[in-house]
Amino acid sequence: MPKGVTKRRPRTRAALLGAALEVFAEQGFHAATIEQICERANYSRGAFYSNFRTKEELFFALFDEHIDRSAERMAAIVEQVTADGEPSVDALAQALSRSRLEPSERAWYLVTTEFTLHAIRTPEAARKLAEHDARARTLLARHIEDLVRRLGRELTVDAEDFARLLVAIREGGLAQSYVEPDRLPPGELDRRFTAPLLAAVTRDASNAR
Amino acid sequence: MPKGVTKRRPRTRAALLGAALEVFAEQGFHAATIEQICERANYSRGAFYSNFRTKEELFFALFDEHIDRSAERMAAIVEQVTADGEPSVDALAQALSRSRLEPSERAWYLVTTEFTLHAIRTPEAARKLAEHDARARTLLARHIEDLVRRLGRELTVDAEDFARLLVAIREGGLAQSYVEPDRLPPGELDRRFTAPLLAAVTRDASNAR
DNA sequence: TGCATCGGATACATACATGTATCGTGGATC
DNA sequence: GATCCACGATACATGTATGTATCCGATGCA
Repeated sequence: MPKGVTKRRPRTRAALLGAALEVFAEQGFHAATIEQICERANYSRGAFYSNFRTKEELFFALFDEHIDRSAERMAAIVEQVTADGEPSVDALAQALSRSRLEPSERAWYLVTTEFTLHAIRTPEAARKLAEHDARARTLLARHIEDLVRRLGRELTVDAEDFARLLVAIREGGLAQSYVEPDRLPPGELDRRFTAPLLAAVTRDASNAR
Repeated sequence: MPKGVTKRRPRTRAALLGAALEVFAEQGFHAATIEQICERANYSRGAFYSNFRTKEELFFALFDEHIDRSAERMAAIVEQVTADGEPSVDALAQALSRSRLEPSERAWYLVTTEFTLHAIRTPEAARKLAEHDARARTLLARHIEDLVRRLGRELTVDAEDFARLLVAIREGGLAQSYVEPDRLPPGELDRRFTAPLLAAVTRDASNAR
């Protein structure tokens, strides 16, 4: 913490960020008003302007927090799956989809999707998002390669491309799930298709090409 | 056209809808202002309020237009592919991904994604969206079943579920493509993975279970 | 405990989008 | 070609979010 910064500052900052996540999830970024966020956090707009200069800045800060969170989570998943002795495709699929069941996950989905839309319209944001996505994807790709190797098989497609596919299924599947939660539980597509999919893009390692 | 309605009305209405698509794509729904839309269409706000009551109403009208468009397109794809004598998985994948290359496609993607976010937050909109998605999905599922049968194979998974997977890949893939267009051309994931995927979830029809 | 500074609250000025009410012009019907 | 009405333009009133300037209380340090 920088010099001359008291310890209540990080607390109110965190409160504002938490409130912002909820309000953005409920209303969307543009519809959400600074006052609503402050109200939810039990602070005045003075507190807001003392911590952030604009709503955008808050939005970016929120996304940064998500990046950290998501990196930690991905690492935890990888560690957990690799630690469980016997490597298995199902274990990966389970872990990936299970990580989507937390209550706040829906809120994060809404916020990050809105950030994605923002990024598509704004080159600068797109770079930032692409960079983050690339890191997460590479982590996933490495793990898949590792898993495949341990299963005595080998990929017939680029690992990064396959990771892109898994990410697409996850995001696209969540969209469908959240639109009709009782027809398609979150993570269902991943659970059902990851294994056959992986089987389809690998072959027995002993086979010659 | 209802009695007492002159013919310039549908023209200005269409102009407003077209302008709205562009402005919504550029700014997003909430950031877009009614005045910007009118400006783009070369009309005054008076024209707007004469045709629509709120920005939401315009938004819904735009989405309805998309529904029609998309139904026509899906029908055209199915017809085209089935007409081309030899049935093939690649032909389907090609047709599906090719349909994503029109210039206005990006704008529609942005608008419909925003509508999806709106639907996730609003039960009424969710019902409407779900109904539309279900129709499109069923159409796709029927065609897949037909294609699979013609190839002398049979599905090992529910056709609707598989259609859900394809839709997820398409939407999720487009998100990635529009964030980094030069790293992943729109439709690339579909093109690359539809065939192996279909192979993975079917088996030779002559095989006993 | 007293002092200096940080952090948050309050109040006000401003900008801006919205909606409505009214007016004028172009199109349809005779 | 004249009349009437639909349609769009213009002007104005209003609500509301934003940002800033100032004030007061809390926190940390000597």
